[in-house]
Amino acid sequence: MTAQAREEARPATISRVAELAGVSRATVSRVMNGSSTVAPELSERVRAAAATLNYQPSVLARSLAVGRTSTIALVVPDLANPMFQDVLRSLSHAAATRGHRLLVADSEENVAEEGLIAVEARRRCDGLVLCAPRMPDEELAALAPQLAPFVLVNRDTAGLSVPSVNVDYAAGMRDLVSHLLGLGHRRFAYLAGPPTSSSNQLRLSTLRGFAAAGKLELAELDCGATFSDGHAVAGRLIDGVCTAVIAYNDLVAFGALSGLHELGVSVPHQISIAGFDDIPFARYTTPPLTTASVPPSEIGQEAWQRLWSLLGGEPAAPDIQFRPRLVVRGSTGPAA
Amino acid sequence: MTAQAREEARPATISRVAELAGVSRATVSRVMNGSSTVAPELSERVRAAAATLNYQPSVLARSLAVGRTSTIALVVPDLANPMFQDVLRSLSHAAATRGHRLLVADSEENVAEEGLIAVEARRRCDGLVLCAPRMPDEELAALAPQLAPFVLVNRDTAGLSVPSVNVDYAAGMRDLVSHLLGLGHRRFAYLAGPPTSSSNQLRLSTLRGFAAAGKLELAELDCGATFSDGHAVAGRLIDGVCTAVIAYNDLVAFGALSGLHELGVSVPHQISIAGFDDIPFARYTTPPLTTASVPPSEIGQEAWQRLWSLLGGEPAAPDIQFRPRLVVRGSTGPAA
DNA sequence: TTGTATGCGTTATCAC
DNA sequence: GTGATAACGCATACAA
Repeated sequence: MTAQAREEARPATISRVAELAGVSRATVSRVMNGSSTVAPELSERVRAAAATLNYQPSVLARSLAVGRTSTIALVVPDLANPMFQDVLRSLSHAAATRGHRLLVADSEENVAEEGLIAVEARRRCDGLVLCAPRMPDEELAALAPQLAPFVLVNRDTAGLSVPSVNVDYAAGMRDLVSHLLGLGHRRFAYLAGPPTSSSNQLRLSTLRGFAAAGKLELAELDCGATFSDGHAVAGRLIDGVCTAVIAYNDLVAFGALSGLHELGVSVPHQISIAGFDDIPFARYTTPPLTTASVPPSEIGQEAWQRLWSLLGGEPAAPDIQFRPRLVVRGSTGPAA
Repeated sequence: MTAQAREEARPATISRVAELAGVSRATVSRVMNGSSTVAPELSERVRAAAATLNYQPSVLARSLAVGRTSTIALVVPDLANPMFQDVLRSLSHAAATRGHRLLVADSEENVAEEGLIAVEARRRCDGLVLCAPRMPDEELAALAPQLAPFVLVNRDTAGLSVPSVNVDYAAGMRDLVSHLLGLGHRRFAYLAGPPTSSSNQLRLSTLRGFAAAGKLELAELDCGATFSDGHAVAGRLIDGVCTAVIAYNDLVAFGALSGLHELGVSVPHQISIAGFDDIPFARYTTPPLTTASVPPSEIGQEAWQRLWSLLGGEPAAPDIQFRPRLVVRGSTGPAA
């Protein structure tokens, strides 16, 4: 490669455009940003020069000068979860409407590194949407200054004055329980998610409330958050310990459903089973899954809306809590 | 807010650390990067100063100076497609192993803007993984210089010398057809994906080859790439035009399956149906879906591996083509 | 309206 | 080993 070729290979800079157009860099900058009033003649010269050099302003240098990257970060505990995928998609779309791009970081359920990942991701962007349901309150509070501006999704704010968009898991759980009680169920099993998950704690405490009130008997089974977790626990459901199963989420419910099917247990005739989230394919399982529907794409939109306010130096809209919608499908039926 | 408070609110810079530690910025930089040999005493002073000021180097400024962002972009046509979600996840994980972050851009099936989006996303990063199956060859060729270094996923390279990781759709389709022929099917319907999709063209031409050879009769039904596309077309399958249906992808197959179920058509007894991709829930539909399995997470890994080579100035590994694996499940059976 | 000069926060080159 | 100083590429007060 000749020296000249190498020179041409390197992206053109604003200086070279200015030189070619016979103007100052400032003028080029003004033209490129469409700002100020530049003489039509000069403007045209600049455009021509930019075109021949195939000039593209450096986003990096621009960001450094302006102090803004037009990029936000999303940190989630598990990209494999359809819930987060939908949040990702809707957040990406919403941010795009304001010319912002999305940087995605997956902590891979690694609670220990979650904080570092979040901080690191945040430092590359202007703001952050954080889904870290298992991060301890103290850690979150300690990290908050480094994460700001940011918005919390799917966890309580730990007393911080941080905008959040949440789901009213307690209400969703109450609806599911009421539905199952109405079908005559009294002996319940809960397939518990990650113990440190705040949403799991909310669901669990709601169930315990019912149990304490004598409305139902509750068996708590440690499980997890994935399909295989649910699948693995199916064997423990067939000893007649319960007639109704509520899973931590749809994924777990799916797994249990599949496992029970393999064990020859008929759902909902022998056991009713309900999930949580209403992920896209919940309606296409066999039988279709009764669940509490949370709207992930609205979550992304609301999160963006709040982060956008923060980026503009304005106060964010009030915290929002989505009330899950009970969706009754074929996986729940009258108690045996 | 007082002037002092505002000053403290602004992130500390390398200059302030240098000032506090009584050294030059260069020394601070050396300490922070663990490079060179710095006198232990100075090193300690710098660390202390950095700690008290809560100093975090600016990624932005660093990127500008080094000429590298340690970020790559992924452009996909549809984030809602589970296939791309898996590619996203695996690419993100693979890149993370080398300290790289992932910027994601969704063209939302908007072929017209896909080029602009790709270029814009690329300019924020060091490299790009491009899934743009519908982008015309000429446009891709024209954009290539601006996109480099980049890797193509899921489309032919249009004669460009660009690393690519692909799926051998023709082979997968041949396996599906052989399977169905073996079950006695002769009258086939193909639920066609987007006409401009290169993978759709590959699947279609393979099917036409069988038809031309007199091995089967082929009805081509314009459809699409989504669940609802498949659902909408179900009504056109019940006039006895075929005994076997091959869908553009699993999503479409799902939709058709669901639509046929609503129409009271029994699968696979009246009609056999097969998908393509083997997305996670393909095995949990009713009946479970026969499909050609492509490994999305390996796609992400292979794409990263090639991009990583390119970023290092080395030639990328040879193009790779994954051979889909035929997965026979309950949605296909003997011809009626 | 246009140009000059300076700042954005680093890293890297070169003297010392 | 350490410190000035010049890049990196752009935006923007300020002056003209």
